[in-house]
Amino acid sequence: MKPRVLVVEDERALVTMLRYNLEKAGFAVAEAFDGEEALLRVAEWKPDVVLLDWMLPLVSGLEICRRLRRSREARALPILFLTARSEEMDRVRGLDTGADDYVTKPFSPSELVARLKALIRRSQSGAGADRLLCADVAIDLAQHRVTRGHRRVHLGPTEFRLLSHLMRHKGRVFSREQLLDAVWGDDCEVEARTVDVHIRRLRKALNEGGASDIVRTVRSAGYAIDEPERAIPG
Amino acid sequence: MKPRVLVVEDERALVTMLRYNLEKAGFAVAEAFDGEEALLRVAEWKPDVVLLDWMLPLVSGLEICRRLRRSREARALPILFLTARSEEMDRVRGLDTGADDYVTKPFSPSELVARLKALIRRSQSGAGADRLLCADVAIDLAQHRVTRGHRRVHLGPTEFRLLSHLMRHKGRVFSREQLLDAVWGDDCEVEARTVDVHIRRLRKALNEGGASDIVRTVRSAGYAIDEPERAIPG
DNA sequence: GGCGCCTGTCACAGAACTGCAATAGAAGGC
DNA sequence: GCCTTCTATTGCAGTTCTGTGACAGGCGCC
Repeated sequence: MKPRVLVVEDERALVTMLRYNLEKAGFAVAEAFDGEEALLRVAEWKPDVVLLDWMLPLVSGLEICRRLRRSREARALPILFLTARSEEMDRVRGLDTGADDYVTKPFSPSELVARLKALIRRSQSGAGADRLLCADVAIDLAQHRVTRGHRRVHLGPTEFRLLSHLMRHKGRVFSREQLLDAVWGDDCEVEARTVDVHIRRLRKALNEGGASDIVRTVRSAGYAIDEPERAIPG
Repeated sequence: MKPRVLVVEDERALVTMLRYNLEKAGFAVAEAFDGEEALLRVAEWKPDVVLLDWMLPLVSGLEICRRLRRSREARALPILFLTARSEEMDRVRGLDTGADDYVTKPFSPSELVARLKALIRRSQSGAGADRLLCADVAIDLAQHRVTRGHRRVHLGPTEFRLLSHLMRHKGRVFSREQLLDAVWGDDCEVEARTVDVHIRRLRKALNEGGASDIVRTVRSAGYAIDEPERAIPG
């Protein structure tokens, strides 16, 4: 079956060009010209990947992205951003928008196709492992279990999600705001400092029994979970 | 291009079975029957992921894993352990092996494939382009981490931003005022001389342990970071 | 209701970082 | 050599950020 890509873009000429290239590359293509339409199409047409313009009328691409990430069925839907230039690219990269990849205009059609395919391949290769490892800490997502070495670790729901998120992106530093978005949900209204408290509870639970701390604090930046003492992987 | 998996396993029958299943699942497969061969194959064939038996003749799986982690190119190579039963699984988990995941025998081929794909996906999405290199100094922006050679370097937030900025524009000289604008922010009200102090702190942190200085002072102009010892020809 | 568990907030203590100023040192012009 | 100009280094005090313990409210359960 052909992979289905939803193109969300308000510039008609660009849409025509994209449709031509994507169909030539073996995709089934659907179009949406603004954010509202995009959300509708996602719900009814169930694309495998969304190609999303950053600048859209009515609702911005970023907002669409957020809404998709919040919805239950579309949470894992791969999203590729189309951005106008590097300045905006920085924003896509800098903010944790939940985008999976981005391409800056102008772009080559073949590059675009390659990236779309890569995204689809990535997303279809299993909905992620149900197990995460880091040093001697293991999470079994299916069983909702955490162990440190041989010891069972008991975590509250929030600490569990926090740990999962940090371990899913091992090494990466998340700001308190990013963590609130990812772990508490995009629209929660919670003090940023509350993250500290949960980090503390997480540390306390993990380090009980004198184990070393795998949670790294990065001053004025946030928190990360590290594989201990491996230099930057390259 | 097909993802490449290196199977390291001494039991021939198992290798045959694995090859059959993995190729059916779209992997390119290479084999190694002991540790030495494995290391060779990694170096020459550059697999995307290694499937490593825990029990191997001559050199144990654990040892291979360690050596791979120590080498520069294979440091980030995802490794999936094959272990005989839960007792060994505990060791994989308990020791700080550097394994990314493990599967216990007997296993279902589809589970194995799913985990391999998950590992590859994770490692490809994680290997961000958010790195800056200069000589033996590396910055990983996502991880907020700096290394010099194999040593981790701790920097305060300001020094981190300063180094990032200088390395993003390798070789270029910035005046104190330019650095204040770029690193401290457009409208900050800080003495220009303060830049000196942070440059000092940066140098001190980077050169700890007697490394050569990569920060260049340009009298009456400012500072720059250079790729070392490439003399201007002519 | 009483109980245990989880959560968000606050206040305080302590650690880390920052900017400045004073002094010492280096580079260049004459 | 001498003077001027610019940079390096250091100590310190103020500020900012994080760690931690305590506490009250919410929720489900018995």
